[in-house]
Amino acid sequence: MEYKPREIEKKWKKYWEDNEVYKVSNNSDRPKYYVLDMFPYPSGSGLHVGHPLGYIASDIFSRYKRLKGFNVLHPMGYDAFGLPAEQYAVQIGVHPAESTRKNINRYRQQLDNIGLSFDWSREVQTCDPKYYKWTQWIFIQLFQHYYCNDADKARPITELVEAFSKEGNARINASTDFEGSFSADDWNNMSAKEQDDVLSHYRLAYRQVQYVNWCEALGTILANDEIKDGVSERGGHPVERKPMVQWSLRTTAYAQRLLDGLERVDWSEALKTEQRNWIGRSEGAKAFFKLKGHDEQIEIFTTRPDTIFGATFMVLAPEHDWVDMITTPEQRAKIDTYLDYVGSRSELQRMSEVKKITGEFTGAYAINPLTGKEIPIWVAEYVLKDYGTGAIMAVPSDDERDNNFANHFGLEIIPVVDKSDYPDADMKDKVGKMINSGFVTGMDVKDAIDAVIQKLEEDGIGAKQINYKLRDANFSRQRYWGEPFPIIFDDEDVPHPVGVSELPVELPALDNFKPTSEGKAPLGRLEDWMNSEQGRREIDTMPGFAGSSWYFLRYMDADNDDEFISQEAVNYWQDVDLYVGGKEHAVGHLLYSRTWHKFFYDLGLVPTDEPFKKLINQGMIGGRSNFVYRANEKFAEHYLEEQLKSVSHTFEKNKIIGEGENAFEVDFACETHKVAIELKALHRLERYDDKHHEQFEKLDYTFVPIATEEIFSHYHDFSPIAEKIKKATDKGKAEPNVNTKDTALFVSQDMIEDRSMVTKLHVDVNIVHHDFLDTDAFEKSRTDFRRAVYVLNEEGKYKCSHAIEKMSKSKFNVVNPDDMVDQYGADCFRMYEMFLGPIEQGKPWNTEGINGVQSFLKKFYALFYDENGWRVVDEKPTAEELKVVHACIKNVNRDIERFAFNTCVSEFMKCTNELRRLKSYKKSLLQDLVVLLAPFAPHLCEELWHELGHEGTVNLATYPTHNEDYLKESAITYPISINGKKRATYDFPIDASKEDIEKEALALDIIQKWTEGKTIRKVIVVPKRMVNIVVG
RNA sequence: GCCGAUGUGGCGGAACUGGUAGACGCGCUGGAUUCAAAAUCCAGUUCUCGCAAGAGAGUGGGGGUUCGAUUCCCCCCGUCGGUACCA
Repeated sequence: MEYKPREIEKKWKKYWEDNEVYKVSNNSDRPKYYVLDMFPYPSGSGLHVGHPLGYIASDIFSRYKRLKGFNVLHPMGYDAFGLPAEQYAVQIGVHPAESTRKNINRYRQQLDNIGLSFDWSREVQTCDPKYYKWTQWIFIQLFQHYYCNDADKARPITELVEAFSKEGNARINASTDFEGSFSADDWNNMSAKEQDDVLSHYRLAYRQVQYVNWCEALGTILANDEIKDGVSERGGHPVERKPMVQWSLRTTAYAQRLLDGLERVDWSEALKTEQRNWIGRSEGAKAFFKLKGHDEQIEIFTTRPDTIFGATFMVLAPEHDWVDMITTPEQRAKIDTYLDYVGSRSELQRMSEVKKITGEFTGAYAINPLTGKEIPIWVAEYVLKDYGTGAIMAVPSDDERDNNFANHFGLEIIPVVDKSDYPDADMKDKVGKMINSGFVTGMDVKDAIDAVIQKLEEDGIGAKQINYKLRDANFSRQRYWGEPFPIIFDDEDVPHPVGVSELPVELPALDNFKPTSEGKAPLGRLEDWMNSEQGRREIDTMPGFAGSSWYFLRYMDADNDDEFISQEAVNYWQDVDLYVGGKEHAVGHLLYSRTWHKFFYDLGLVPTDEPFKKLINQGMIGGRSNFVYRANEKFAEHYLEEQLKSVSHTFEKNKIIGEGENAFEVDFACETHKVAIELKALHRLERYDDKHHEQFEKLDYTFVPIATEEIFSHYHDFSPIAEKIKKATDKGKAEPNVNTKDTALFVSQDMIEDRSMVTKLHVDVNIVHHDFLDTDAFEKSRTDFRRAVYVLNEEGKYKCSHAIEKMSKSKFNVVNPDDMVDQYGADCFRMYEMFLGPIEQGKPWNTEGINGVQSFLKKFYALFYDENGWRVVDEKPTAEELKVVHACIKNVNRDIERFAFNTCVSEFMKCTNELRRLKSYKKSLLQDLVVLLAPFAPHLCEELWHELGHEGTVNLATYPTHNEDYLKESAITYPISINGKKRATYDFPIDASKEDIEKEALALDIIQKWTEGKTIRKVIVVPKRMVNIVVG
């Protein structure tokens, strides 16, 4: 009987759905296991074969774990708010809610098609009010907490308020950017507005004026991880720095814990390093520099306090608050010019011109606290407002940028570190002996760092400090399609959270998604909504990462309307055991989720402080693009030139005819016969009218217009064109043949003589087989290819070239999983995706290979059925059969555990081939194999499981375990090497002694031949492994 | 520049703890079946030389450790990804 995947798969998909086979309970005696796929954003283009790689892997693992006796949570949902839907709405006019719904339906269809074992009853969509009610609730929690450094966790803001009212802020050790101090009296005398301003410097969700990445084209600000190479990641639009009042999350409070947590998770080292770099911890010191003629001091951060004696100038970021204050009247104009220049520079310019040295002197001086010397204060772009304090002490002797700057502007350089003992060290290496450095002169750099910090602390002008590159996350978007903030401002602009009972604050209906005329967010168009009874609503919305930072928790208890998740649910499921997804979320999503999770942990809402125990990044699947080569005008010209030679006329190329003012150049002309040929694309020749003919007539020439299309059309037989020229010579007139419109000539890749005569074009990979073009399909694919003419190779085929590129529509290399499932079945598609290679590696997709997996499935099926029907027999298996099957069980088990799904597929193939060879169709063996294969090919195995006489789903069968006894060999084939080079193999009994093996090996004829006349220096026998004979 | 991956036949890839390099599959070659094709089945397929037996080379390149290295160490090169005035 024939294997018919389409029938089988349809049948069992329905069975699974009808019987709610994948529904998971929160109450189970089984141990829990949580397998999660990264939240997909349902884009309009649907899934291509690269997307399901991770889903299939996680599905196999989920099914495997289920068979191993775990209660497995394997949910799916959608990150449904976001920019693309809104962009689409602005461009096409479809409401984001509608396009999102449509895209989600398509995704669901595609996912279902693959036979994934999701518990869809737990589906979440971030744009669903039932879901974002809790996103808003979480935001309120963030708003109502601050980070206490003493407790090293988030604490309620009410505690802080109480402390302020009792003793001011003197003893508060919190994560804050608040400067200055106040007493209890000060606090109690503040107005509500003033108190709120202070508190906003402590809240974990707060508002402040920030320099943000403003993207004019998208009409919104972007987070750092939404920008690539200075332009927006989506759309590639320019981004500029702009000050705006924004909601922010104080993620920096968690920097150290985010770093520490990485030690406890099972992620790839590469990914952890990427996060570490993003967090960017650096140890150093802060120090205060007095200003000449001012009372204030400027705070700087340095990782090299040891070099302070070499600090010969100071540099402030252009945006530094004090630039204006310290600039002297004489320098005012120059500074203003410089600031204008900086403001005019886009992010892209700033990034691409890093090497450009710019800056300006403020006229002010600071006092180096250890040398007492006055040092000039400069403003320069290379100092960033957001890092450290936005001010540096510049040490041109030991910092490359400071050095370049000093050289450029002629500033003083004092060497302070003698590195002569470290010839390989460069400037930034912290090694050497201090020179010219007061009390630290002679010390090692490392000691000097400590000594200087100690001195700064003693003098009360500095302290040890740790700095992070990580910045507080921007949480406002000037967009419509996102979660509204549950915030209302009172008359004094003090924000108040909406009462929990009033959640969710639903996103109101809107049909115009452009910013308002004042450049405010789209919700600002809804005056009624914005100006509520309680006050003015926040009209910005939350960013994409709001909803996606906690979705994995919601799956545990997706329908709960009373809590964001119940304690029972979260205490049962705990955290994600296996998280599978793309590497693009390395610093964005994964960092935000971890931060939120730690916050929940602080509040006692979740039992773990890291959400994702093990993480696997699936590699990108590249598209295999195919190319055809279309002959261009140069090709036609060359061809015509060659052909004209064979015609009797004596044509000259690029010939000038006529004289003086009337002279002009034609492509080909024959003086004897007075024929002039113009070779042009048809549409250009069609513009020629009678005037052209007349022009030639005046010179007594016959004008023959020939279209490149004509040339291509008659490529294989030039005679019609020769005829045409001849005729024109007689009759004095010729027209281009309009019937050749849309004729193009395509040259087989292996027939190309000159690359410049052809244009390389992407061709749809679905009409190319083994790199040979299906010319019929090709001609139907585009109207301008309908009259294609080919230069075929010797075998009469059109060969395409190929390349591996990113899969995208524009490259015609997109392969749709639906088509694969349609042609080969979901089981085959699943297994082929896995068979391609290691899950974490990038690899190219090549549909040609899939028939290997298809024929495996046919062969496997044929173990159960022959042409007469069911062939399985209930007989006792032989030792050999048992060995084959149990080796397979052992290896598949081992390989799944190490996420090597590709080799699992190989094992199945090997086993099936062996059983075929043995003509073994025995029930007990096949039954084990069916369960073993079920995670990979669930439809087929469900079918066979029932055919084997079982009730209920194969998903709940018991996973087979191998018996080591069956795998024992009686003899082992040893490789026998001479000097490490294999020369023979020989079977020795399993229990042969070292001595026997050595003796017998040396006695072998082949070995005798190799050792003849040589001294045997050593014989190495590794039992059960190999023999190596060293001769000399 | 810095950080991280990675490099094995024509192609995707395999090789568990240093022990028969190229499993499994694609493709290709030859054969069987067929009127023919598809499908299927059998055999072969790292490269070089050789009719063959066989010999030599071989896991990006160069060195090293070892009886033995795709695997461990050092240096270099290519490809891919991340990041970039981070004080």
